Amino acid sequence: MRKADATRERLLTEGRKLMWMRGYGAVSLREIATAAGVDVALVSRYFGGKRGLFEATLEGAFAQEALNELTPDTIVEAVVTLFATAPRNTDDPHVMRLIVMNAHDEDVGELVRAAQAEQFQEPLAAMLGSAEKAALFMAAALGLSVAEKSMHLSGIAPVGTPTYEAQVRHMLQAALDFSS
Amino acid sequence: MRKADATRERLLTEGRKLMWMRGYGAVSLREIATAAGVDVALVSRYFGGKRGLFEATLEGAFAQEALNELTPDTIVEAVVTLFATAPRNTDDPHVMRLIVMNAHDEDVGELVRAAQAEQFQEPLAAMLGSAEKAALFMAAALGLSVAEKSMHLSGIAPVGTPTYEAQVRHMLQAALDFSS
DNA sequence: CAAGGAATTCAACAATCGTTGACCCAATCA
DNA sequence: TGATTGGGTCAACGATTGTTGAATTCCTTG
Repeated sequence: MRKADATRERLLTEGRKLMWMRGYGAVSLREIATAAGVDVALVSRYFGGKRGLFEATLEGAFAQEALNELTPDTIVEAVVTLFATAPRNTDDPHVMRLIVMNAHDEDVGELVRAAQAEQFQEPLAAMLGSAEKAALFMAAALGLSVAEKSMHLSGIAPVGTPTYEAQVRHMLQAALDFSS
Repeated sequence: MRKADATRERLLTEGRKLMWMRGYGAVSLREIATAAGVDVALVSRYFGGKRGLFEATLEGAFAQEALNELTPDTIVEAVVTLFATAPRNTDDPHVMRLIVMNAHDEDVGELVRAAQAEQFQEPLAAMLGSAEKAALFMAAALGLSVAEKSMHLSGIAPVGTPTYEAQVRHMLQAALDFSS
């Protein structure tokens, strides 16, 4: 029974990596199973199916505990750091990619949006004292995620440069400065 | 030969509607053909395949002629209007949805990003006199598109309200105010 | 060693996908 | 009228997908 938990974990890790970064619909169970070094059948056996595996990857996806330690004064720099480091490391599943790739999926989009709202948007709104500011902050972060690839290939503000960080900081701060 | 052009047009219209709004991978050729009232085989016949049909929908997707009539002073309000009207009408294909749904697709993502860069980003950069401002402007617009559904279902600034328009205007203006 | 249960693999399934070539219908032209 | 061509349908293909139940290996226990 101990061995089963280990492979269950491997499937979860590989599934998160592949599904978050390339999209739920674009990844097959056989691909995930191969990456985990086991047979396809184990996915349905342990998680009840493809959707079940994806749903399992959403547990604690937004690392709420880390979010709780932030304040309105430190959140901008925290997200700037998040953007400056993780996004280009495709082996490290990035929560912004999760949303960009799957928030509008026909099968699991609703799960993603619900997780985002509960795990991120609501705590952020409470911290900022404004649901609108939280929504705008999220929109700014998401927009930068979506546009990142285009900005990178067109040679504009490639990720990792000070210019890019300045842009991210500017847009995030603008969201917080919004007053209805 | 004239009749063929008419059905070709119908396939193009229905294909754009479905593929733009629901995503390239989520829509089948049979679905598009049924919506157009013809057989599936005609897609491969007229467009050389699924990818060919999608590529055909990208021609003039960004309505450059309308873009050329805008100025740095009017573009914000133009995009605000675009956001306030079209996005919720699923029958009317929206260019922001095209990007959000397909810019990261494994099969056609590169086509979408290339079309966006050539048809929108570059003219916009020329108009604004800054590639960085254009990229940020695009990021702000995209972020609002991605976040829209989440904002709507969480009851925050539903589309069509003055509050939502104020948010859109604020984020777009912030992108233009960026100075490196 | 033998037995039994857990862990995993294997083989096959039904469904769906894009694509292709043969076939059919209607309009045109000699 | 009869032949021809463009426009369209039909049926089938190979490939891939998620899922399932039986078979098999592995490991622990008696």
